Amino acid sequence: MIPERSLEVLRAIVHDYIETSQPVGSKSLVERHSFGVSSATIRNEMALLEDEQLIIAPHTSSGRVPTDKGYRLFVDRLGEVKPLSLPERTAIETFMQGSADLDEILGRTVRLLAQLTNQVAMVQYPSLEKGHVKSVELIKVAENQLILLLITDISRVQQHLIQFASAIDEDFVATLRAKLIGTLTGASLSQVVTKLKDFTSQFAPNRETNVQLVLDTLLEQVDANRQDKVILAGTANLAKNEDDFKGSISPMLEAIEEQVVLLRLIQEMQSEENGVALRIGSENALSEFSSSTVVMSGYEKEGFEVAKLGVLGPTRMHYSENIAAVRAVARYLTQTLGGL
Amino acid sequence: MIPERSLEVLRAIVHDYIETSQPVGSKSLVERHSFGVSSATIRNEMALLEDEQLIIAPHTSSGRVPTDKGYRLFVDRLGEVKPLSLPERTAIETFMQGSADLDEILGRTVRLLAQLTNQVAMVQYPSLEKGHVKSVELIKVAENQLILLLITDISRVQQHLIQFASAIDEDFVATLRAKLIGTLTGASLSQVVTKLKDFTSQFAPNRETNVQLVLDTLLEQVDANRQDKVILAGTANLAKNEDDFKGSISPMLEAIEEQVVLLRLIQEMQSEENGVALRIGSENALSEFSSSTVVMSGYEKEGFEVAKLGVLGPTRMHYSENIAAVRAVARYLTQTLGGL
DNA sequence: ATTGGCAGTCGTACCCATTGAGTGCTAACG
DNA sequence: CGTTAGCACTCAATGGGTACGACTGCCAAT
Repeated sequence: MIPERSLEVLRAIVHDYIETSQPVGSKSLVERHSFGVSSATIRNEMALLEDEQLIIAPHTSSGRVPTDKGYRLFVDRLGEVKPLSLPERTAIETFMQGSADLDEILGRTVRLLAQLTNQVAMVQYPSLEKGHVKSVELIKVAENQLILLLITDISRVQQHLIQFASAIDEDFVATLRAKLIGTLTGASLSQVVTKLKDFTSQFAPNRETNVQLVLDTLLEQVDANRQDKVILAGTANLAKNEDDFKGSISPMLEAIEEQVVLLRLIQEMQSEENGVALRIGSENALSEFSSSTVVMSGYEKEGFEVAKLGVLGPTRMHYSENIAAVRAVARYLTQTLGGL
Repeated sequence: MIPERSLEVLRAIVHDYIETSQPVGSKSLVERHSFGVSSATIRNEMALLEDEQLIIAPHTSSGRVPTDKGYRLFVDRLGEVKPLSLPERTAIETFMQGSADLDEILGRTVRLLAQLTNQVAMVQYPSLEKGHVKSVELIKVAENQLILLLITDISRVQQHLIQFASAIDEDFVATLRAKLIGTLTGASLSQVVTKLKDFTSQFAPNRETNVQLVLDTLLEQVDANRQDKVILAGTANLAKNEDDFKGSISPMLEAIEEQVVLLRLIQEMQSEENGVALRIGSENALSEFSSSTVVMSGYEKEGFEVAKLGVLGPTRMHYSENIAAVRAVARYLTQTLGGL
């Protein structure tokens, strides 16, 4: 429905605006790109694009700027994804090398992504929910203290200290551990609650309080991690791009510092056809991000998407490059996790 | 050496400047404070203070602004520490309530401090260095994987996954664990290296590679944590106070995001007489922070200072309040840790 | 459909005069 | 001798006025 050349003009406008950060006018457009037509013709095209709300003029006598809708059309129809450059590829390889620990891997990943894109990078921890119990451990560290370990198959170990009212004996700990392992090993985390239903009744009444305490901690741990964790890097890039954000960046910093908010933002982004999800400007549910774009992709462990990662930046960002980077890093992370 | 009234004037200037963020002139000074003298006299005093480099005029015909040296004199000699308000006290109490886990306690602490001061808050994790080994655990999670746990008396549990080339048998794990516990329990962390010196020789030659792998991981863990960890909150406050920082805030965000830099900053701050250490503006070693003030205090576990916490803000900050808040939060944290 | 031309709009930059807060100095005062 | 009033001076900030220039939108010609 929208003629081919109009789309070309839109692409050129988005491109130039991203380059120069200045509203782009018809004249500079014909200079920088070789359309075979004069600026007057381009002006007609631009008037058309403005009718479609794809571009807008900040004030009467200035060039045009893409709207959120314009960017959306750009990424959906016009922006081919640029493959990463060779130095970028090697950067990824070296960055990810020699990590064994999940914390370390994700930490490196998020910094890598921030560096690659010059934006704020986010990596969500794998959801415990989607994992299975590999083992449970109870370790006595003091007369009345145990450490509870929950080991899952997504390389994530949860630990928590349990404080008892009175001293506890080794035998009790040993049987409790054995029974927990017997009951839970192999169970998916969502099954844990039901599996533990009648667990307490296996014990003598005088043990029950202590057993219950352990169970509560265990369940709390499973539950507390339903709302997962996100790590950040490159928040300094927000300040660098400050001019591109309409208001102050302070509410944005507040929002991304608040795990709950950030998780909600991430949660509701479902990947689209090409494996990457975008929210451009006002498409974001939160008003703080109405001049930001979020680019997210899922990453996998053993064939299942366990969490997401991505970047957040101004709507005026290098879409092709950032989408490519997010996708590539997600793939590398999937690959790295597969090796564990 | 500096006459009493001059100091009064300095105090008033600092006070008014912090309030209004405008250079303060002699006239407004006599209006807002009841010196018994005229503005002309104050002008003479101010000329004196300027000779002493305690205040400076941004340009010829404007009021004066405190220099770093001026702030320093202010906090050292003139600023009485304001006790916290009642609502603040109760805020601390409720905020800290019901935490058991170290991660959670420190997480809450740092957010509390950020909220109380409206600055960037930092809390350093207790240094492993200063702790003692409570126990070591080895847990088999797969045919060729162990989790190594290092449990110390500062409520910090270190965990690390060890990947072996081939399968390992339970017996081996059990004896290794027993020997490790025997050798290390009670040792201070700095002793660990020497204690493990001839450890490998206790084992059959064909075991040695695997034993060594475990030991390496263990030592790496002790070592990696020599350079501890710092958590942050309230970075949004940087953006809020942006005008107070001379340059852009982006290099500052970069610096505080970089653990290494931040740790060096914290490390070299030794508490002064009143239990709080300050670095004002150019007193900071790093040029990024040349218009920032850092307020730090140590907190204790079992009578020993295990780490530091504090805030970072513009040199134009509410010194009395912030010093009071940092000190109070450090005390509360010490108290909370004592209860574990 | 495309183009050149032209009037009209508006933001930006610049100049310039005015204002006012604040200083430093000096001479007078108690 | 400290204090004060008075005064000349400085300089950032403000606002009006003007010229400039980058655009657009439209119209008539191609």
